[in-house]
Amino acid sequence: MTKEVRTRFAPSPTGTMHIGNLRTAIYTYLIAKKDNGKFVLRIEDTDQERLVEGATKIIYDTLKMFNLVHDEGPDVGGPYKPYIQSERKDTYLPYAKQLIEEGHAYYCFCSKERIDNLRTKAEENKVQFKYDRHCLNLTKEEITKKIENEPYVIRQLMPDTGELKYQDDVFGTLSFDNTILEDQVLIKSDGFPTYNFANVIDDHLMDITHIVRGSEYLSSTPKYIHLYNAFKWDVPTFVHLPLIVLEGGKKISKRTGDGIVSILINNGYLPEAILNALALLGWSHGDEKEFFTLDELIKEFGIKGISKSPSLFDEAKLRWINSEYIKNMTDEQFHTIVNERLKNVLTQKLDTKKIAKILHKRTEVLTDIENNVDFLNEVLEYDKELYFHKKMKCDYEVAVIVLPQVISIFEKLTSWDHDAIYQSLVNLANNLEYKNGKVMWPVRVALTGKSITPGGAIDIADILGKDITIKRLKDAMDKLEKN
RNA sequence: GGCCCCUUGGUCAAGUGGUUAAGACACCGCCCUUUCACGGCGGUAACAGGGGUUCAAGUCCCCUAGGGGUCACCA
Repeated sequence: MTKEVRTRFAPSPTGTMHIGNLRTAIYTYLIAKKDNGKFVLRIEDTDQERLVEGATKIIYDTLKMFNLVHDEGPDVGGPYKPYIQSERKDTYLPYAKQLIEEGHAYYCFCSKERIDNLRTKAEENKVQFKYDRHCLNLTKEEITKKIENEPYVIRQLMPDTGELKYQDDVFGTLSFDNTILEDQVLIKSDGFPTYNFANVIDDHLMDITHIVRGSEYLSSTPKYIHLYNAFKWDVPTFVHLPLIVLEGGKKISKRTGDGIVSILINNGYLPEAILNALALLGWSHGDEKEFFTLDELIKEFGIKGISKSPSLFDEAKLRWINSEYIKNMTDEQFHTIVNERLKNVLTQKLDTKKIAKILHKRTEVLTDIENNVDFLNEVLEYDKELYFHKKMKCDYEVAVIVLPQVISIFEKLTSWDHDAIYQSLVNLANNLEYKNGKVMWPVRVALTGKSITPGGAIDIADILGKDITIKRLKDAMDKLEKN
């Protein structure tokens, strides 16, 4: 009987979720779910100075949006509650005291100033700073006395010889020299545990079996293992994830919005597409499949497919994945989205079904929808040079011939639908002995004032309706004649 | 700087001693076409460098270089 797999996503509520956090959440979720395990959300808010209002809500909302449903957490409860570290504040001190009694930790009364001084000196001498254990050999009496009226921290006593080897499921065997380890602080002077301490205690108390986190923790893991060993606790499985970096080695930035999940969403990316793209960033299925739903990922994901090298987040690839998801929507699904997005954009009542149809294959991100149909509301100022098109054999002169005839044909058209409009213009082209495009081009320019539009002349005339179409053609003629 | 990790095309990546070194995105070209897109077809482009081991090395070992991470009373 093997233990149930339990993983935890343990963000600190500092304000934003970026793709690195999200990807960690995804992999953490998958590792639990592929073995029918539990996925736990724990909020690591031991740094009271960095708390950000509303940050926890962002975490909940993001997980929900991506369907990463946690089995236990602050909002849903669970057998290991509470799941917010600040609410667990009292659980840590007894463990620290236990370590003190067993000789693995000690009180330290050194002031911040003294430590800073030592650090500065170490830097000047270009030597690695390590706390000098000034308080290690205080007598019991001294300690009892100081504790009454001086702030203190509790430090972990690190071994200073030997090396520590550990196994990581992604990176393999890692070994570190114990001499580099500092007597790290376990309990801060405000009474809160440090992350370094709380995470070990909580992971153990919550029976976490697989610790999934970014590779930035690779070199602090030895410290945690010494803690597990001091407590004689089982060491969990470590799964360190390669970092995600941005283009040009840029850091994920709140200011530019690069890599921030909510901004990606605002920019028109679908959660399913982001999830898919992130799943593929740092993990490979091994064959050529590249589209995965969450359920498929649960089945096919595996730690063995996680790569060790950092990967660069390429928005172009996300864009492509997003466009594939959009193309795979049914007409109804896509229309619903278009309808919703254009609701407050269109200034006149137009058939959004027809609009959705011309937009569907041309939409990579949702914001393309509103960005590509600005001409529906009105024709923006344009240059008459637009009528010139070499391949269509069209220019200003042609437009002057074509447009008046189109106007009179349209005015006589009794039925206004795609086929009727198309037929009438093709007939005109035939009569003039022009190629179709030579007629279509000036019509589209006149109707939209643009050289590039979703849909062609027919589609747009159809969508605009007879009255607007004829009005725009006349306006275009006025503009041409003013020359 | 010490320590740790990483290194296949511009990007994501297959690859576990014998391959013409996959595939995808991006890019370029052609076709389709009333613009653009979609779609179809094709193309450019990689094992960081140097030593070993081996009949044989992208694959194993060592060195160098480059990149990243980490060295807090942050997480």
